[in-house]
Amino acid sequence: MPSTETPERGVRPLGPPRSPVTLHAVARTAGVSPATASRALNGTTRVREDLRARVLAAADELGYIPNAHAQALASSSNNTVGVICHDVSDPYFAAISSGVMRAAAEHELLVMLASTFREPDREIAYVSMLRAQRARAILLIASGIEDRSWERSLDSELTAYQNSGGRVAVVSRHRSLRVDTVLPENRAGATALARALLGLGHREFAVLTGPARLTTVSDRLAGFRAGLAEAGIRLPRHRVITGAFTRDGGHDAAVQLLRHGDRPSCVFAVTDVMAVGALAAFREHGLRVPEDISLAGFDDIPLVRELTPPLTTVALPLTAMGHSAIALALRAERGRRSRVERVAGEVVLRASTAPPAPGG
Amino acid sequence: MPSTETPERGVRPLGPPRSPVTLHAVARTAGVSPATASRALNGTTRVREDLRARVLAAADELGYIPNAHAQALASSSNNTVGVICHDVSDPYFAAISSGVMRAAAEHELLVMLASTFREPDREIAYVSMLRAQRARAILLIASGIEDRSWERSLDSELTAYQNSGGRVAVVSRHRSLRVDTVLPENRAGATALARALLGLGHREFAVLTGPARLTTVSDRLAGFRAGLAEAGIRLPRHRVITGAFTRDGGHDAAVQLLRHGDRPSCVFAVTDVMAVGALAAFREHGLRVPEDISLAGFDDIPLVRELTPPLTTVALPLTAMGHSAIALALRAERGRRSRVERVAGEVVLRASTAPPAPGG
DNA sequence: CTGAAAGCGCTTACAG
DNA sequence: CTGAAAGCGCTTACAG
Repeated sequence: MPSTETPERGVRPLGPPRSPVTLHAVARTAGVSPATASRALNGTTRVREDLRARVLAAADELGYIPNAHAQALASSSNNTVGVICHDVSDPYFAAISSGVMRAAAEHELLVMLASTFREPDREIAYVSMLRAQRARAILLIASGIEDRSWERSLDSELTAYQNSGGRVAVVSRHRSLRVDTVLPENRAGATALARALLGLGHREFAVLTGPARLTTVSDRLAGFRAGLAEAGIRLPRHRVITGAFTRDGGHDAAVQLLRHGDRPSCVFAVTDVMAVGALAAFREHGLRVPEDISLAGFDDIPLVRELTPPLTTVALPLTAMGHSAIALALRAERGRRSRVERVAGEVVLRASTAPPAPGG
Repeated sequence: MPSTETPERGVRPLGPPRSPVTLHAVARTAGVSPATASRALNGTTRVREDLRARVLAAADELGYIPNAHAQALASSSNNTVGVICHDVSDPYFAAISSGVMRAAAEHELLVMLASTFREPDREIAYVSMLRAQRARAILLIASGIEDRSWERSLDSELTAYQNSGGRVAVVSRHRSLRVDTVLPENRAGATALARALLGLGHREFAVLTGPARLTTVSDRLAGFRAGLAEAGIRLPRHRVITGAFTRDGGHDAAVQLLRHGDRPSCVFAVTDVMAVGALAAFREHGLRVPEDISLAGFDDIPLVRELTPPLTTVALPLTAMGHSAIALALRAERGRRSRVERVAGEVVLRASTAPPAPGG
């Protein structure tokens, strides 16, 4: 009898939103006080077994869901952490956040995610919003910018936050912030990479770099330079090309390098993401990697293994770093110095680098 | 005089956490009532200009940050949306979430992100947590699972949430949920892909597929089958290999296909992520793509353009879909049917597919 | 336009 | 162990 069929599917119930069941209601149907109901539900205090059972039954029957805001307000507790990144679709962040999410789940934390879209001011605004949310911790996953006034604003936000009991941890960021830090050894990693590339026989290098104010960039560049210097090799100014800190930035920087008609035998892109763009650019210009030109990156984001050729890089344990950041932030030790957890990078030679061609 | 230098850097102030400044404090130093302070800060009502200025000055001076929990509780408003996904490091999700974050920023919403790690029960648990947070909307970005009892639980959570005024939107998910949906035309897209591949001259196909219970999988598989059927071609059972819905799942499925000694001329992986794994597997087995075997995926995640060869796929506007999901959820229309926004996929032929080798 | 007061939904000393 | 009461920090009718 199709005529009696209720057209429920796809139709939302009418009427005003039913307001959620409160603790009060649960207590009443269980015949106890709200205090007892609260204690039974939270297990904070012993509650007579039969009362406990009645409360639980009532809660279940009424479909009670506690109001987290009321809980946070009353108990001034909170199980939220904030994470601020530049761009959620960047594979570098994706890898780190994977570890963050895992750690958050382990600690039964909810994650509030904010994306700055690479606008520094948004970062400060988000810290402020997360402060308003009384987030238990804030994670900054984004290379810092060396801008005096911006840095000051951020620092004052963070300090105020910390003074009220908030925890802050940053990943891969300027050490000037007085916060717990997971710090990749960018300098050492880049130096090691330089040595490895020198070991392959390269002498003519170029670097595709990001905005100089990004501390990650300057550290890696300096480290690479230092490695070359050990072999008495200098990096001429025209072989350090700056691009945006993105795939397209790497592409454009590579194009610019080639436009000079210049052909170093080996190119180091300061991040894998930029290297991906560079690889595409080389290919578009008919250059074979590594036969015509070697290419190396930094980070070891998962996708570089899928490239042809797979990319030589300095591998960072990105997921573990994300995990560490939360762990660090949660392992509070009042009055302690801010801690720095250094993370070593490991040079991984893959097929994108080879000894320079004899003719090169 | 180095001895007078304060060792501030890296040292956190001592003493107990200073409790944050309250509205009350701001009101008092401004010499007005909390009500007026609230109104001045929020701009909800006209406030005499001089009072307003005093309040703002006081707030600024004291470094006032409102307590979002108190605001949420008092006004029963809330500017948070929840997003539930399987895996934050999956490029498919990354692309979608990019649009989600953009839309969230536009609406001044904070995003609570939850990752299920592909455990269905976690999804239900997170919906419940987001209900407790009184999130304004919940987005489910994850292919649904066809499991009767699980589906029922999820549905009842979501219905209860919606009844209390919450909004739900899902991306790419089973239509059985009574929620707003952004739905890629998986079936039609796969059919169009089949036609295109047939157009290249292929007659021998295999499909690398994910868990059959995932609706996305069954739709794409069915659509592909339908497209082949138009040309009178059937897909033999042994040429439909099931793997996990991941890069490695695609890899393993491809290995399994090759183990049969079977060489279809063209392989369709139901997602790009799986295709990435398949490409690697083919390469490991010495097969050239597309010379020895053609390969196509679905989704057009950004990285497939970086592969060698770049992958033929059915392009979905992933970022726009994420954006739409929020827009849909926020565009409330009470009592309306749940809306479905269909999104067409577009076949993009790239170098990973070519006419079959004459010998094939 | 402004303020006193009630109330949002919980938790937690404080007494029993 | 249990309950009445106060309080968390705001917002918002309700009177002026």
